[in-house]
Amino acid sequence: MYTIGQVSEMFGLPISTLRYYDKQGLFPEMKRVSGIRKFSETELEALRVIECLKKSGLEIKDIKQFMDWCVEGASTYPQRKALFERQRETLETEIAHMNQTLDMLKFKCWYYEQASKDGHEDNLRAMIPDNLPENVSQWYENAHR
Amino acid sequence: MYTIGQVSEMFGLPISTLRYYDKQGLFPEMKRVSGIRKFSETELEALRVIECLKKSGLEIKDIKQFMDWCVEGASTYPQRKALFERQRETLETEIAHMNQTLDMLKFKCWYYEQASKDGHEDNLRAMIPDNLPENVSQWYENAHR
DNA sequence: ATAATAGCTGAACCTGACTTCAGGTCAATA
DNA sequence: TATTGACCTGAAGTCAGGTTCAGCTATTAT
Repeated sequence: MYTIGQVSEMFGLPISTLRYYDKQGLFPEMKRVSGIRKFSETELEALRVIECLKKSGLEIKDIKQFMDWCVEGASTYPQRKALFERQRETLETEIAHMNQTLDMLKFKCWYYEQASKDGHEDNLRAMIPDNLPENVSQWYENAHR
Repeated sequence: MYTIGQVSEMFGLPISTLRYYDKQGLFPEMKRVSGIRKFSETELEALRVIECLKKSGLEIKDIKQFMDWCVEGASTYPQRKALFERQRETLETEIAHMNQTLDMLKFKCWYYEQASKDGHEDNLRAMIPDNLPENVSQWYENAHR
């Protein structure tokens, strides 16, 4: 059993955020001792799931829905499974976009490295889009796909 | 040369968003004909960069800074290069976190698949964390690292 | 006994990124 | 000529996800 301060330390989250999550109903099972929140392993795992679902793009109110399903019991396994499968797809798509974005950043790093060396962008403008070096061309095309 | 409506179509962005970006100074070179915005290739490339920098976690005001550097000319190549290198690192870290999150989602998909089959979580609770199947164990450990 | 420390509350406030609104311009078609 | 459609403006509104505030309580240290 942990206090809110300990959990704040463990997860690197402000205490105010933990209280906010609680108020939004993300810890439906949490116990209190004379008014003071007691975080158990259940709540720590909830927090891990919260961070995971948040990163996959879910809003707080939908995370609350998930927590409510957990309380409701075995009858909601299908919904919970479907949720994670949706979020898995979402995140896979998101990661693909991120990698495309990363290629754009790599291209721009190369671009400004050249520009810095040359002191101008004239050579570069002549190379785009058909006379770029092999790897750079890959980044460029992927980013502009 | 494109109108705001055409650009909105091309990029799938609301017109209001394009006007907002303009007001924030993200198209410092944009021309107008009797008050009406004319988007040229410069602005289209600016938009690509905006989407890219936004995805890498930059705020609008920092993107404006970059656009201002572009107007300032060759003397700001080093700043621009440094910016893209920072954002590249940021995004690489971000993608690594995303992949960890993805492993958590994969684990949860497996978990609720089992739970659905079994009708309860008793078996699962007995398996965690040391008696999980090989691949599942990888997801679990990576997610809880 | 008292004071510092960590916890509690509801309500108000904040921030970034848009979006909506009310009212106006302008060019082309009916 | 009048109406339609696409553009324009500044100002106000919205929304999610917190954060801050003022005032209160409970436990531990001196």
